[in-house]
Amino acid sequence: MQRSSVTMKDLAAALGVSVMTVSRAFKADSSMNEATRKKVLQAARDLGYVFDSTAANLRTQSTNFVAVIIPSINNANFADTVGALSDRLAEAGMQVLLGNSGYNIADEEVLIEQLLRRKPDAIVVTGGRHSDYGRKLLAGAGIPVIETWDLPADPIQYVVGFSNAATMHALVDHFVAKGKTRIAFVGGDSNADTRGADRRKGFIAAMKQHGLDTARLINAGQAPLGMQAGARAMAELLETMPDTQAVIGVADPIAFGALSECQRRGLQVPRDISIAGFGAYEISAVSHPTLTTIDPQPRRIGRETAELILRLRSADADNAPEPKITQIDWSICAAQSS
Amino acid sequence: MQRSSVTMKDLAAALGVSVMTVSRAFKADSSMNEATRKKVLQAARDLGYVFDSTAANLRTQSTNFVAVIIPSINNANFADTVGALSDRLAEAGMQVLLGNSGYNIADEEVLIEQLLRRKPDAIVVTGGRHSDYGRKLLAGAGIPVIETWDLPADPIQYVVGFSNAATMHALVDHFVAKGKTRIAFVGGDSNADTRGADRRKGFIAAMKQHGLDTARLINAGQAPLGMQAGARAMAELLETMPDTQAVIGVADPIAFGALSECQRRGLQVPRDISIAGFGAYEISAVSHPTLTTIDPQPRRIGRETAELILRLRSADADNAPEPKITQIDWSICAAQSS
DNA sequence: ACTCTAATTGTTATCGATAACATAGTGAGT
DNA sequence: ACTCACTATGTTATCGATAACAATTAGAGT
Repeated sequence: MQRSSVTMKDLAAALGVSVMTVSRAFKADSSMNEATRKKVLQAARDLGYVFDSTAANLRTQSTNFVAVIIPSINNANFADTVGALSDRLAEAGMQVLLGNSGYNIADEEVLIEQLLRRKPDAIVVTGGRHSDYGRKLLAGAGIPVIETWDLPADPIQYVVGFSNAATMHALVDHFVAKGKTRIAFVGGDSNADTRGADRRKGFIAAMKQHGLDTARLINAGQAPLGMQAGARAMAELLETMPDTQAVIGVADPIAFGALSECQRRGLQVPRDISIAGFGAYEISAVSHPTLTTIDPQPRRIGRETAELILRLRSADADNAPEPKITQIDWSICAAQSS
Repeated sequence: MQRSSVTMKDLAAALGVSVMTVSRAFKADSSMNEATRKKVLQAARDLGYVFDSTAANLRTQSTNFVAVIIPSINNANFADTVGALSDRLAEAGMQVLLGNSGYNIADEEVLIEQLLRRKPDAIVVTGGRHSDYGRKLLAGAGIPVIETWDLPADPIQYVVGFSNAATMHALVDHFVAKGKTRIAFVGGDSNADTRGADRRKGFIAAMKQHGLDTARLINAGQAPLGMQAGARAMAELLETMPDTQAVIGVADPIAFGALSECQRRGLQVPRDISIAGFGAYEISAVSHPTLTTIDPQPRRIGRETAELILRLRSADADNAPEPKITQIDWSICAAQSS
């Protein structure tokens, strides 16, 4: 029950071949006698040999790891992105090394440092805002760096994302087209969730563009915001500005919390008040009534990121200009009658 | 922009000390002159040195990785467990290497094999059912193996979990106490999600114990099951057995989907029909009406697993009997008036 | 039989950090 | 001044696989 001490050396000795032959047997693309390979693989199974990638990692200077930092694992949007990224990378034999920053730039910096020690072949971060030192670490890591879920003004290297602000323009336009003018936005503290902050900025800009009052901003607290926070925020909104006609939640859980609070108070949605969110969480389509939302295609972000990494990996060092920015399309999913 | 080629050797040369001195500077607990350590760390920062754990991993035969396999990352319960596990391990400088089995035992086997190649210091799996070869790999890995979210009849080594079947007893008892007798269960294909299958078994056993009809079983399809599947299953149930008085969903998303379908059909919950789920997802407390559910303390599972791993790590090889089974308490959260 | 090419297997050095042991330096106590 | 204990640093060998190159073997062509 000791840590498996069977090495290639042991296999080689057992079979009377050199260690190199054993090594080759495990590399699918190396040319060798198929009969010998079979013998090696059989012996490996018999002796309970487990390939030791720590040794291979050191020698080959590549780990087949991709480091991924997300603000929270408990967020269906990020989980979708990581899932899609991970699935695609797994097909190429690569694995994801995940870190949660907890919506915190200082924690992200620590994570970046820790993850880089593991010598990943690429690093994927969420958003375009980082600590100065974090940014420096990323830029100097010597591996592909991909910022996602955002369109940073000053990208480090590669970007796979979209404009969070633009999505809010679309929602405001949607509500204005329906004749709503008193529209509120429920979001979190802006310094934590920068994508949320961008959405709030987009909301304000869109409202101004329509000549509408931008005073209906509710701060629901610190990210991560859940349904409960949405419900509380809605309660506050209904107390202070009961004539509000529409509410945009920074994400669907907040929007659903708001919806549930309306229901508890006997308000009819969308007759009395309209509600929209962000993220196309499953609940937006299942709740009764359904929620208007933005579908940012989280799985698409993950898959495109994976494809980019795989292309960069197979590219020669020099001929890898690539489009640096991959924009992901998003779409508005209107509730049946919001 | 090449992969950072600064090594301890470079630092040592730059400072005129030996590599060993540099190495010691990075190990907090090694005794050395604090002034020298400061100089080394400063030089590291200046030269952009990044510690290379691939080398340390090989030499020390330990990676500070914990491999964790969950059925789906897009499941708030598992995400909570992984989050808590990861947070606690991070405090001890360890990291989680995550794999998704997709509720599939064959895929799990492949994952076990891949993850063990990385030489994790421990491996955590979800549930107690594995392929024969997967089980053999786990048993022979020579590292702590922890099965979670279940109480396997034949544990490999350690277990941190609870009886899924027992939770369903509690729900059935709850409904029976309220005078319900025509109770349905909505679950998925039993061979994929074994915890879901255990809950179904628990449901059937409890119903039989109360002398009730166990025919109201709806198969909502292949795991992972979402809210949509719950809504569809509810529709089917209402068509085929409209006199059903209570419905138990194998997890909260199914239960909420069922609730939403009732609302679409104008049924009053819980007046016309009661609904319960499992998992204490946030939605069970926020939906209107709220859902009766079971709180299996997913974060607790993660934390206890982490603590166990840390205890095993610091224990000597021999004196580590430990309680092999850690049972996690769960509780029933009754809706206001279900 | 003889050369030549291609397929197969072997040898050696190495990736970068660290355990284990060795050595130099420092100061207290007598 | 001398020993002892202790701190700080250096030396050497090593973890296990693999790149690069070397050597051997087998079969084809003449």
